[in-house]
Amino acid sequence: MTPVNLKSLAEQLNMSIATVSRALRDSHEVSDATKARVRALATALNYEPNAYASSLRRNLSKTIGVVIPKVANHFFALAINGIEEAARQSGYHVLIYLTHDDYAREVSIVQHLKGGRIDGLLMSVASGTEDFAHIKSLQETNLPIVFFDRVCAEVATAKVTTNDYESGYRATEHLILAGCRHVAHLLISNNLSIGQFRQQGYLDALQAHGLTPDPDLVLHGVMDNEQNVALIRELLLRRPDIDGVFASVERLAISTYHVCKELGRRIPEDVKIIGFSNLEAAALLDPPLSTITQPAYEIGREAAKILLRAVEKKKAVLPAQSIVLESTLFERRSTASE
Amino acid sequence: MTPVNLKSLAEQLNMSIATVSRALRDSHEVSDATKARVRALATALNYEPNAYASSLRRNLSKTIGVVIPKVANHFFALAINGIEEAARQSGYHVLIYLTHDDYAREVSIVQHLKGGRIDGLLMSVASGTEDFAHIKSLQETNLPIVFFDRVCAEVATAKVTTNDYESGYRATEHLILAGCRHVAHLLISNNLSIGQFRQQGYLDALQAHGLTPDPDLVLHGVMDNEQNVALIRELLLRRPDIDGVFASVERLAISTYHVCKELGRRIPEDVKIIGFSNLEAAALLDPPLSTITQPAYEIGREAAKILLRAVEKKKAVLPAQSIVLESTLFERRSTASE
DNA sequence: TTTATTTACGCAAACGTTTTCACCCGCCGT
DNA sequence: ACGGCGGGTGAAAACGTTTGCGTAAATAAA
Repeated sequence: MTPVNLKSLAEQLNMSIATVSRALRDSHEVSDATKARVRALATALNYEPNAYASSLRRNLSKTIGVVIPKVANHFFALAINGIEEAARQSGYHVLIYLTHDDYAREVSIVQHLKGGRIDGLLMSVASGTEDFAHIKSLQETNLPIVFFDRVCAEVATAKVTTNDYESGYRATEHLILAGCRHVAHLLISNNLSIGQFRQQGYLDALQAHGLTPDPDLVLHGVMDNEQNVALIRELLLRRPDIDGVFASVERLAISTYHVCKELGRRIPEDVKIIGFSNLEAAALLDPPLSTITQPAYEIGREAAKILLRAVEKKKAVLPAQSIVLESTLFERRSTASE
Repeated sequence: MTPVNLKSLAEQLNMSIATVSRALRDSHEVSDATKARVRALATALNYEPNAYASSLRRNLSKTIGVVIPKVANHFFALAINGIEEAARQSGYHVLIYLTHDDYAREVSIVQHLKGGRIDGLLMSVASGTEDFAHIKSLQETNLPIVFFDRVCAEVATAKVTTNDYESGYRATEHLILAGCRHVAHLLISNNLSIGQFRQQGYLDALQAHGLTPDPDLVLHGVMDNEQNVALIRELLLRRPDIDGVFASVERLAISTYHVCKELGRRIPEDVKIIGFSNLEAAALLDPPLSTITQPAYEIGREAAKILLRAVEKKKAVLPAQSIVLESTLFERRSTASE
C-alpha cells in the first residue's frame, strides 16, 4: 500500500506538491477548480496530513501540555474535562502528565517539555515544589504557561484560581455561625499561595468573630492517607474541645469522617465538618458533607482559553490575564446546628 | 539567542552533526572520548532534541493516544493514572481525547489520529457506537490498538477487561442471598459486550436460584442523569415489589439512592442496592454502598503495557494478549440482611 | 611488507510539510 | 507593440533529526 501523502496526491493529480499543499490549506493563490480536484481526491483517499512534518516545518505542534499532581481526584478530572473541551474547539491536542506531587518528577517532565513537543503549558504545581527554576527555564524558551489552582507566585504569567481567601473565610465563618468555638483547620503542608490564602481566611474569620486563633488547631497533612488518619485521630483525642473542622483538602475531610466514626464522635452534633470538595456524592455521605466547591470545569476551560489565545498570537501570556472564579458553599447536614 | 540543536552543538564541538547525534544516542561507533565531550556540552546547554524532527525521521512519536468517554469518572481517572504510569516508565507521552459518549466525536477523533501523531491507541469505546468502521480503518494503517473495559468485539485486537459475567452473577447472587426476590438490573443502553456479559450474569444468577427473569425489571438508562432519576422513580413506583437493585453503572446506583430517599424507601430494609463503582467514598455513603469494584488502575496499566510491547516490536497487537482482571465485591450496609 | 579488518567519523539523503521565489501566460492600459 | 501586472503554478530550500554509505586511519592478520 503506497503511503498517502502530498507527493502521492500530487502524482495522481499531475500537479506539484506545492499546489496540493496550498489547495488543502485553502490558499487564495490556487484556482477553485484545482482546489476542488485536490479536495476530492484527498477525501477519497482519506488523506490526513502528517502531524510531525507539519509541526517541524511550522514550528508549532497544535498541542498543549497539562501537568497536574494527579488525575484520580474529581477536581483535576473536571479541570481536564474543561481543558479538553477548549482545546478540541480550537483544534488542539492535549498531552497529560502526572507529577504525583513529586518534585523530582515534575522537574523531569518539565525538562522533557523543552523538546518543542507542545505550544503551551497548563500547570498545577506539585505541593512539594519549592524551587521554580525548572519552570522559569521553560518559560525562557518562550513557551506560554498558564497556572491553574495550584499556582506559583514566583513565575510571572497568567493564573486561574478560585477566591481562596474568601472561601476559607466563609467556610470558617459558617462553622462559627453554626455554633463552633474551637475550629480546626486541616491543610496540606505546602508553601503554595493557595494554601496560605485559605489559612489567612480561616484566621481572619476567627478574629472577626472574637475567637483567638490557636496554632495547635492547625494540622498539616501529608501525602499518605493512613498517616493523615493517625494525625487527625491524635488531634481529636488531644483536643476533645474541637467542635468544628475546616478541611482545605477533600481527602482530609474524608479522613476526618473515618476518624469520627472510629472515635464515636457524632457529626454534626459533636463535630461539624466542612471541606473543599468536588465530590459528586457529597450529598449522599453519612451525613451529607457541607462543601466549598470549586468550579473545576470552568477553571480548566478558562485556563485553556487564556493559554490558547496566547499561543495563537505567538506571544507570552500576560499576568494581567489572570482571573479568579468563585467557589460555592453548599450547606449540608455535616454543619447543621441543632 | 541561537537555537540549541544538533547543528549548533556540532559547530561548537568542531565535529559533524552525525557524530553528535550518534554520541547522544550512545551509538557504538563513536569513541568514548567524543561521547563525553558531546554529552558535557549538551547538558551544559540544556539540549533537548526536537521531538518532531525525530518523530518525522524515525516515523514514530513516542506518544500513545487514549480515547475514552469521559474523565470525570473515577474508573477512567484511575485507568489514566495506570496508563500514564506505564507510559512514563517506557518514556512515552500520553495524548488524551474525550468522546463524551458521542459517536460523531469519536469518529472525528479517530480520523485525526491517522496523522501519525501516535504510535498506539488505548480505547474505551463510546456507549453509542455501533459502527466500527472508523476503528477498523485506523487499524488498517498498522496502528496498534488495545481496548480496555468498553471493548469492541468486532475488532480483532487485545482487550483488557474485568470478569463482567462473573461480576454480574455474583452481584445478583449476593442480593438474592440477602433475601431479595425481585431484583432489578439497571444498565446503560448499549450493545457493548461488557453490558451484555453483566446482563447474562444477572439472568443466570436468577435462574440458578429459581427466580424467573422479568424483562420489566431491566432498565436501560440514558446519558442524562435527570432522565435516569425519572426512569428509576417510575420503575420503583410501577413495581413496588422490587426489593433489590443491581446497577451496572455507578451513576445509576447514585440515582437510585436519590430516588429511594425521595420515595421514602429505606436502604437496605426496603430495597437493597449494589452497583459497579470505583467511588472512593462508597463506604461513607448513607448507607454505605455495596460495590463491585474494578481494578481500574491495573486495567489501565496492563492495557498500556500490552500496547507498548506491541509498539516497541512494531507489530500488531495480538488478540491472544487479551487479559481479564478480577473485580472485587465489597459487602456494605446497602445490601445487609436484617 | 602487504592485505584484511576494525574503529571513528563525515557526507548527504531521506522523512512530509510549508513557503519563498521565480516563472509563464494572458490581459490591461498606453 | 510593448511594458506591466496579477493569477496560477512549480522548483527547491528549509525545519532538525536519523542513518546508509563511504573513507581515512589504525590495528590485526597474512
